[in-house]
Amino acid sequence: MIDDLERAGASVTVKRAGGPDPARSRLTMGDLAQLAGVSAITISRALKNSDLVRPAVREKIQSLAAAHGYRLNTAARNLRLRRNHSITAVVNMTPSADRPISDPIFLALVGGLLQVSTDAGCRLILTNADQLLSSRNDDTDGIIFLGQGSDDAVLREVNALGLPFVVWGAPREEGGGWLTIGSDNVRGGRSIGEHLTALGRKQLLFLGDPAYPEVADRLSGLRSATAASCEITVIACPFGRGAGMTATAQAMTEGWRGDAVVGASDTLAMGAMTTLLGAGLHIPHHVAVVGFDDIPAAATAPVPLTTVRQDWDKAGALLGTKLLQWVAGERPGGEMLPISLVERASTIGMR
Amino acid sequence: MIDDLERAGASVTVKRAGGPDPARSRLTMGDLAQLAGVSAITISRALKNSDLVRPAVREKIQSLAAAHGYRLNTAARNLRLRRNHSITAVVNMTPSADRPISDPIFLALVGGLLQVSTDAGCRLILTNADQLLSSRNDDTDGIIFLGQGSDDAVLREVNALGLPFVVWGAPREEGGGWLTIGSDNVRGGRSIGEHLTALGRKQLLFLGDPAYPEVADRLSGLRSATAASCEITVIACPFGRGAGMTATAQAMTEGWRGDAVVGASDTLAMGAMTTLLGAGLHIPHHVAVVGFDDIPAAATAPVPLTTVRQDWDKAGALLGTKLLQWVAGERPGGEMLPISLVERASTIGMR
DNA sequence: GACTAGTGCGCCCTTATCGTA
DNA sequence: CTACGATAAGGGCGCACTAGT
Repeated sequence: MIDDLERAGASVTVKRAGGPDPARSRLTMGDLAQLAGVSAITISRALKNSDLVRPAVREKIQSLAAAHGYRLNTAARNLRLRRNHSITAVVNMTPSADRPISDPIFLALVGGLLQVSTDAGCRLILTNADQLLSSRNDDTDGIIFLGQGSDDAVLREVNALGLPFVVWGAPREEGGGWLTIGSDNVRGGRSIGEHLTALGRKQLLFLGDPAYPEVADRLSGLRSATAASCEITVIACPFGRGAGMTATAQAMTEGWRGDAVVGASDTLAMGAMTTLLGAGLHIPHHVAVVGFDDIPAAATAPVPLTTVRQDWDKAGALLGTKLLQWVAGERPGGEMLPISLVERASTIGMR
Repeated sequence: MIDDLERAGASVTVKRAGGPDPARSRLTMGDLAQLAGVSAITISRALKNSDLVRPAVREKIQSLAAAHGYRLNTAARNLRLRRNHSITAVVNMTPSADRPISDPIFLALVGGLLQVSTDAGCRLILTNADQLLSSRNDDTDGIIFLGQGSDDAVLREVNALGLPFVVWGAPREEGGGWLTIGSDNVRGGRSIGEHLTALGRKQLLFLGDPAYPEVADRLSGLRSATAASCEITVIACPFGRGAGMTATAQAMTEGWRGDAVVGASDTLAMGAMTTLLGAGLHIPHHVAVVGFDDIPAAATAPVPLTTVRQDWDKAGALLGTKLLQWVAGERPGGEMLPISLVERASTIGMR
């Protein structure tokens, strides 16, 4: 009875009372249901490939939907399911040299992320920490932090949002509440140390700011593999090619005359290379140079750069997978990604 | 009366009939309304700073919302307003050398985009063309295409979605239906030509694939400024440092012995530089080198690179602004961004 | 009675419109 | 007229249920 009244009301109301501009309205499941001669829920199930709909009906509905260019209204689904079907990647976007994640790496990470998030039917939202924290909206299911830098306070604030939260970087002491995934920086530093030791290098210059946990790990790995045999001079400096140039020049001015430079990143190492070559030194005859990351430019540097490769694409995919598991209710553990040393002319070149 | 019945029904129904897991539910406007002793709509208005709510009430509600950590349910608002409050940036994410937009540029563009979209209360979604086209969802208000490459078919497909659509690149013949915004590539090429002509260079090598409209424009600008005075050899090659190295080597093998190389991008020019230096040539004494884009690495190349600067941050902001205007119902026109030549040692170095 | 394919209803949360004190 | 409230969408989907074998 109520049903009848409502139907009558609906058909009488030629001009809808409230609501936004109906001119922009698209095809809905209801429309599609009428066209197909079934109910809306059947459309829903058919488009989801549910077993509850016969294959024949399912196909008919799917082709009908395709023919009419039907697109699912995400807002309605999200509202009903209490999920946003989107995850957020937080990035420090300002183009500064002082950035722990360099550009090609960032793109590869995002590429991997995009792959898994799309496969899971999720959108990938890009933002930075300020925007994320100042938004008063509840529109994401989980957060991924790329390039944590050395700032714990921001991580804690983001964590306070109460969403699944995965950070790319070096794991801190436990208890943060979030999940950390990163490369095995200690092992990376160690393999550099072993390589240089095998080459008989004794006087190392390390470029990078140990305030970043990743950098500290790389340095400690390097130290552990070279303990007795090498002397290591550390110059704390930000990331970037310019910083590598400056730091190397500074070291030389201050009297450093070693036989190897290790950059905490490829950009740092390539900056060092520029300064060394400019000073008339031969690489690797006088000074060997090693980087970290294996960005594309490393292979085509003036002297191809020996460096530590990390599988960024896989890393991005792993970040996404873990976050999505967490969103789905599991509680996955952290993980370290393996690394591998790529030997090039900057350490093993012909003399 | 109906009201009373429903209230009674609600209070009796301890366990709700349908719906998803209620444990995960957050605070809603209704809850907040009860706490504040007003109706939900008043909460809505107060949080929007509407004049329809007294300032005193407004402030009380806002602080209440803040105290309880209330976050607006975006899905519900989007459903009601028939807007997604999100725009999509489409990017070719695969790390290939054959990419018309290099990484730092991409990040700067995205940074500018992020700025304006957030200011407008919009989320920025990142995706690639495949994902965008295969999605059967209707969850974005507009699309921005970064790095169109030479593939018109994809643009037409995206355009067929019927959403506001802005493309970064060189404008094509009219009638596409979408909006194109790009740098003034012709003028950029021309200023390179004028610069090299003033320096007395006569035999130019141009690296880049004219199949890309941007590249074709740069080349035609270069030609127009050097018409009588120069001979230009064109080597069609993809983007990237490696391609620049190979192409230059190829040109020299084939007998090219000119006095200037112009790369369609900085990466191409820097690759050329590597090959030239490796062949024992002096830059710019024997050969001047010019790039395009002014990526950060250009300033710190072995020989700092003369190049054409484009304001990427501003470009991203402009892309976003135009798209948002279109989303809001206006129909803004296309635009060209100004460029400027940055003269460095690769053309005006001491001899 | 057990099973399958499909239906009716209500709810998710916010906001435009109109009504009311 | 000012400040607030009641109502009704907005589109999709989970649950309980029914028609059919």
